[in-house]
Amino acid sequence: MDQYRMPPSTSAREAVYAKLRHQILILELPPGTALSEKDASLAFGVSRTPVRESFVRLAQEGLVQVLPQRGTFVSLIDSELVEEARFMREQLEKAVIRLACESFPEDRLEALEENLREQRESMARTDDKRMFELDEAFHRTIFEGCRKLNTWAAIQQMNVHLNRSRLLRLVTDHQWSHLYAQHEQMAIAIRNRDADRAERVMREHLSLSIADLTMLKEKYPQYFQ
Amino acid sequence: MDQYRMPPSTSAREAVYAKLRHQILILELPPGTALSEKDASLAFGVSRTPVRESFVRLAQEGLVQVLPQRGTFVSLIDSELVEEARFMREQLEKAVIRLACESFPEDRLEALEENLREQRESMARTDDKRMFELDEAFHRTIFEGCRKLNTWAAIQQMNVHLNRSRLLRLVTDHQWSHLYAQHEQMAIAIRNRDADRAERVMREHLSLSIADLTMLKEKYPQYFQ
DNA sequence: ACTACCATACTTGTATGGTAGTATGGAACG
DNA sequence: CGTTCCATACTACCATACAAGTATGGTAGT
Repeated sequence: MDQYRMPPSTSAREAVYAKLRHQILILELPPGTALSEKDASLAFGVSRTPVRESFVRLAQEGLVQVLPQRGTFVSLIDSELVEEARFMREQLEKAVIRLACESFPEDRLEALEENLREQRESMARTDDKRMFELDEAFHRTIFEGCRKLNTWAAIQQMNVHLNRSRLLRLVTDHQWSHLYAQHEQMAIAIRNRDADRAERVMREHLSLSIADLTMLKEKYPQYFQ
Repeated sequence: MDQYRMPPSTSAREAVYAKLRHQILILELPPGTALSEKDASLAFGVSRTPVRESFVRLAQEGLVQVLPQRGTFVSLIDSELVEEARFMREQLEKAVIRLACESFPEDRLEALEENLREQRESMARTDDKRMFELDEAFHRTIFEGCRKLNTWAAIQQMNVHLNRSRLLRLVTDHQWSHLYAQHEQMAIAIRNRDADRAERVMREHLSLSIADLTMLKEKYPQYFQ
């Protein structure tokens, strides 16, 4: 809950942690992958200590599972955890977008609209990675405008599993155009202070952007518990 | 996000972490207290390594702040973080208690009522510590009945600051009788499947049990940022 | 008296060696 | 051929030593 205003100094531990976390989240290290203090320390050119401490942090986030004297593995995706993360995110995002419809700074609203422009460009280029980033940024901006950035950070922390399955879903079948249309409607609803509509669109949006897992479980059974 | 089904083995790291966490949460180690890897390692009779790894975990939860080459300190209470934690908790608890009014297993409802009995006893004994535990258990049971235990765990994780201020408030002026009455109404609402009433009571309950911070800031200024 | 400096005693960060528990593959045996 | 046992090569866990940055108190110089 604190990794945002860390000293910019890139301690070895911080560097290793950030790198591993990123690799896990983008499935470059797929669920089930065996890690090892020794291998990672060799790969990063540091000693085992900072690697170990990175593993401790990742384990607390649920990104890896440490089995004493056996090994450390990238966590499999836990369906129950994914479903609850979706639930939490839905409740919090619905509440926040209602707040946004009461009061929202103009410059953040413009940021949303600028984001939408970028989404259109990225869609034209079929740049999935960028679209994923813009999606995240769009939601983040809503929280920012409501002064609820810590809430967004908490969501990020509990959404590590959720994000992996979202990514799986999106690389499987793209449906950016629909998601974009919903983003657009949200921005309009905020501008028009139409809380009910905003909440409804958000609910639909999240249930759409979040895969139903049964399909993914069939396609990538080895990634799930 | 994973400390629920850890191996029961109490590794040195786990023991140190659990002890420090508890001491911080009950304000036995008040905000601002200077910790030290060396001192802690002596106190626990282990080497610096497991202590250090505990600090890493606590730092990630925001319970301590590690300043390289300067020291490690129990985090001060951040008002903004407390307010957002309250917001998150309110949204999630309202949503969950609505779920509970749709469907709730009979044995969990009985657990709630048994909990209420214990609350009456503890109140008679003015056993604040026990009341605090029962309060937590009551809410936890609601999540359990809705099969949302991971959500409860996430709340626990982000509520570390919130809990400290709640504890401050409760040791300052006890108001258990009012809180108890609300718990009782919640159980009744769940039994009667009265979602609107349940949500309303929950909202009032949380805004009551969660201190307004201005008073606490005046009384314990050294604990706040 | 005041200031600048520096030795010293802290702090956390990193590296490394030893320990104990676990998985694995091959050999010996039924 | 199948099963049991054991040596071996892993693993994470912990202790310890060293490195590097920081706060502090005393001292010398002005």
